[in-house]
Amino acid sequence: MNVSELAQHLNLSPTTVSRALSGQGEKYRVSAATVQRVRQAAEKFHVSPDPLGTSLRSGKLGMIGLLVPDITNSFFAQLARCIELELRQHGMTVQLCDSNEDAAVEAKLLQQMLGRRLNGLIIAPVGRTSAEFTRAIESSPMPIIMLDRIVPHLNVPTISLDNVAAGRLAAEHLIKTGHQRIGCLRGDHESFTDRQRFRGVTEALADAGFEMNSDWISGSGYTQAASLTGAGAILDSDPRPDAVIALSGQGILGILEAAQELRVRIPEDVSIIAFDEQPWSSFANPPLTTVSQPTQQMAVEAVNSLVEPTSRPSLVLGANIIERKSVQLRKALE
Amino acid sequence: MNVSELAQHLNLSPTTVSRALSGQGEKYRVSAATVQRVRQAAEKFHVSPDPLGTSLRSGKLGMIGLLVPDITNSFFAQLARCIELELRQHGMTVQLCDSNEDAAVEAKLLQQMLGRRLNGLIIAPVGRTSAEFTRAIESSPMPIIMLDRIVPHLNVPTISLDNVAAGRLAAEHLIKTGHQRIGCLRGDHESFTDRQRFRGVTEALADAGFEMNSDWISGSGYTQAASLTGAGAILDSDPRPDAVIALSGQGILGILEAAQELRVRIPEDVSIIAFDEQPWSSFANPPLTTVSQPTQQMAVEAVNSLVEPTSRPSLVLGANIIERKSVQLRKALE
DNA sequence: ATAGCTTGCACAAACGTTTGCACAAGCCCA
DNA sequence: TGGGCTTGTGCAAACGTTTGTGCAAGCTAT
Repeated sequence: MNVSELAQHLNLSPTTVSRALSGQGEKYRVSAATVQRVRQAAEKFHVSPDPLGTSLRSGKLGMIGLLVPDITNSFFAQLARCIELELRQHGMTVQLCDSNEDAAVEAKLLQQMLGRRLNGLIIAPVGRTSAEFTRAIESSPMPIIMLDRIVPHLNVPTISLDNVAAGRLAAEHLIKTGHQRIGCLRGDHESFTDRQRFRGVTEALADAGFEMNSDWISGSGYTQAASLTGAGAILDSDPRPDAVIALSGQGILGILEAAQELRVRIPEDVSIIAFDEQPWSSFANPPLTTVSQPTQQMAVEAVNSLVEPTSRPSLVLGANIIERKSVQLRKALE
Repeated sequence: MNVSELAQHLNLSPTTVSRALSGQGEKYRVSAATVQRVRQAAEKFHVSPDPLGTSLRSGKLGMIGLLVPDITNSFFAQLARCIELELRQHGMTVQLCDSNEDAAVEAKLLQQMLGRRLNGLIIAPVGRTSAEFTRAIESSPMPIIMLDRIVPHLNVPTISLDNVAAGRLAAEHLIKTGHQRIGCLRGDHESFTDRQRFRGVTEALADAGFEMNSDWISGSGYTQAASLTGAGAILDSDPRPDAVIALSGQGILGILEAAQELRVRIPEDVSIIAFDEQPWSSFANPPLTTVSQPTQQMAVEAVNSLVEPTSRPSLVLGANIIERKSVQLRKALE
């Protein structure tokens, strides 16, 4: 039953019913008795305003779009869950889009979402920025916030790690534990996040007086295939690194698979430190020491920045190392 | 720019523009020249019909709702990705809801989604069926399809494993590999799926002449906490089972954690076979032999049954065992 | 030349809500 | 008794699209 139909049933106008239901009764001087009557009838017949009508009238869908590169990646799944939960508190719903780590698909999806009357957009981009993508984002009047693999210098608030610090953190942990030949499985080199993390690693290495061997640097994207071949190249190099940093959550799967194929032992042959904490990190073989991001905080901040009308500055967060068994002590600390 | 505004710009009526854009030009005898002109202008100004208007007019949102118990569970994440991709081919989008394995939340979310003008609903229920939930589902005119933890005897098409066969499959694999004391970490006992899988296990055990020790049966839900305490109870029992079947994808995490705490070795002390293949199954310690579901098939069938106007019968699919290292041979096969 | 047919397009209503404004009834006070 | 004020409600428009129907202009044929 409609608001209009309910109104008819009560011998009232849709106007009055709408006002009674929306709590605007006082403002428009609907009598308390009428409000009561409407509310009760609405309850009885399970009537509430049709969201479509409301949306059309208000021009907003009451929904925010969530665009992720891979919902199968546990990091984004956790993000998605937190975001959905948080938005629900604000009476909003979530449209999910998965670009499958494909920048072209991402651009197309973005266009589509911008065309719908969403209240806002939370984007965790694939990181590879096409002109089409940035233009679409910059020229859009829709509130947007970017997460994780942000693209910089865009006029859009962002929430991300201090990625160079996080890269440093990982590298310094390996240096402190006595590693000398430190490799790095990168994600997409065009991604700002990947570059920043990598920069953190190289800076830490330079500070320690290490040289980087380009054989130990590989990886050309966030897909499973790219991770596997990249990891294979690193682990098959000669000399082999004594430690590898996986700069992405996907990367660790590639390293583990390549290590299995090439029969290199972790951590005896090479230590591993992986970005992104996963539910199974402690049950991997060996349990993984990881660089963990404050997922939940990212989610609630993202939602708040879209929901609250206040100014929304960009946010930079810190990462933590969770130590487990995939890093072996190669010589005494200090 | 609107369809209406574009029409004004072209000195046409919104009617004609709409028909030209929607491809109904022939049917309504819009001249080919006009169609051309409209199409070009629409392209030029990036005009396409506002989905809100279309939705209001058609009464459909062009969107299907996806309700899962836990998007963080890799099984549901894979499902979600396939579903979203598949729906996109049909020009539809996805609203994501995560009930966090909470039946009450699920019922509330279901109500909300039924109130919106969605084109359909894909539900992977928590499995614990409240009267509220079933009533809402049965009385809804909205196309609905249920996946995975289906609730039976509901007038709704379902897609699921042949769960008793899958339970049998797991148990028989353990029996064949010489296990005698087979335990079972269950999910929610009220869930039909859990009961069916468990029935398959007990039947296989009975056929083999084994008795079930109730100390070896535990688990009271799909949450992380329930899995952990359930697994702890099983692994701490005396005598300890020589094999445990995890009836859910979440369960395996509980078993691995409990085994770690209690220092029971897998598979030397107890073999493990886990439902649901995960991206990391082969990298766990030890690599997990799993009962794998045809996720992608479930997704495309679900979408098809909502999109195609044909009759939508329920579907029962088969499971496979993927053998790895978490099951130890206790004596000769046969 | 007129009846009838085809062609090309526009009118208006409908989907369901919200909101500025106006209107009617009742009351108070002069 | 009538002017002003308060109180409670309804009117109509607007959001943007789609579609059945109607209408005018041009053409054909008798």
